[in-house]
Amino acid sequence: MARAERRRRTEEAILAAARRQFGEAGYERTSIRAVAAEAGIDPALVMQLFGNKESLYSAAAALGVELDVLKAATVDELAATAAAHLFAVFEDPGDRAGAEALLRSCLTHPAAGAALRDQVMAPTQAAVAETIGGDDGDLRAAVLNACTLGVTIARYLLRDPVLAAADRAALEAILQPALDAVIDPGRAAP
Amino acid sequence: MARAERRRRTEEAILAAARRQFGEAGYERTSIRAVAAEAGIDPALVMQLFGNKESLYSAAAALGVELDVLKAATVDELAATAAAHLFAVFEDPGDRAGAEALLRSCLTHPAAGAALRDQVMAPTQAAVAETIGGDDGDLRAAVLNACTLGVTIARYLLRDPVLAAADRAALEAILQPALDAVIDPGRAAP
DNA sequence: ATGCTCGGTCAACACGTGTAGAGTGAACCT
DNA sequence: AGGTTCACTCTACACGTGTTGACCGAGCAT
Repeated sequence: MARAERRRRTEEAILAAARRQFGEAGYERTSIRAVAAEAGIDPALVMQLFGNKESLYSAAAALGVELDVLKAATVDELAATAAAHLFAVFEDPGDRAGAEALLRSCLTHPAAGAALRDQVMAPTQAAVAETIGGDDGDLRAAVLNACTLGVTIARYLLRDPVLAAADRAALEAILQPALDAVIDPGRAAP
Repeated sequence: MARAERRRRTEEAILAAARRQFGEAGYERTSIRAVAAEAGIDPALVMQLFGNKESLYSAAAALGVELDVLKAATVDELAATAAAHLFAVFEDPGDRAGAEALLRSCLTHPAAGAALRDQVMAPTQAAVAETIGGDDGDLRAAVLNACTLGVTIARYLLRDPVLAAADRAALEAILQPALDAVIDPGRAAP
């Protein structure tokens, strides 16, 4: 087999195993040995390819926010867009693994917390705050973010029985009016 | 000094140090040696008094929910009561340390996650679902719980700059209508 | 064909961890 | 006052971890 292709495959195998384990058990409880075992290679190879555990984690954990879509939304669409985006990430198996890897450790691993705060929540809030407007737009954006974060965590990470079993439409039907209340799009109207 | 009193004090010193460190760094990154050092005693004494690390954590991590207050609330009071309770816990320095110790590790430590789910969220949801009523009362209660959890985590654990800096009244003013939208107290009215 | 590159393995180190057991000296009981 | 209890310390073990450097053999260029 070609060398380049072979390398790409094992690199991806390592990343997939890493995402799965980081996402399921968190940073601390995931060992390089276990990741290597799942990927079917030697632990030392992980080091050679990714440098150290921290870098492996950085490469594995990722939560992509589609800022463009969010920025394009009007005040009235905001709640629906935010809710839809949340589910979109967690229904795509590819995106989901990385997102879980990030969220799982966001409270216990400093780098994960910082990444979530600075690269996910802050930009989102900035975008949302702008379309919300008003002098408490920042705060409303932050609360909106916190609520979607809470639902995500409870449903996908904590696996609250009720929330995990609920279907997407029912959940959206309840969540969306709540997010709209946070945004309060009518507060500037006459 | 009296022996009993002395013991009580060191036990409390250990617990205080444990709560602080578990709450700040999480279960895995907190070592018995570090807790003992902060309490000014020998690591082995922690083992003698608490058995093992897991038991120490159980003794230190606690999030008390006042179910009676919650159950006594009417549908219209529910949102305000839930929000008020959230802040009450995190403003009492005594309660807060234990609550942080639980929440910090709820995503990465299985026992913490189970405790939060079974001993905090489930009873709360049951109580809230009953006063909400309707056939989707469970789901609404779960969403309400998830939102308050999200705000709590973002403000006190993740320390989102905007949320952490916001004052309680402003936050409540935004959060409460949102929770009310989740509850939707008017949906049965004519 | 030959010499180099590089994906991959093996064995080992250094370290921090949770935990166990023997020991000590002051507070307690009688 | 003397024997016992008990809070407390010291030392050490066993283990899993991240990480390293030497080594091997198939793919590549010439």
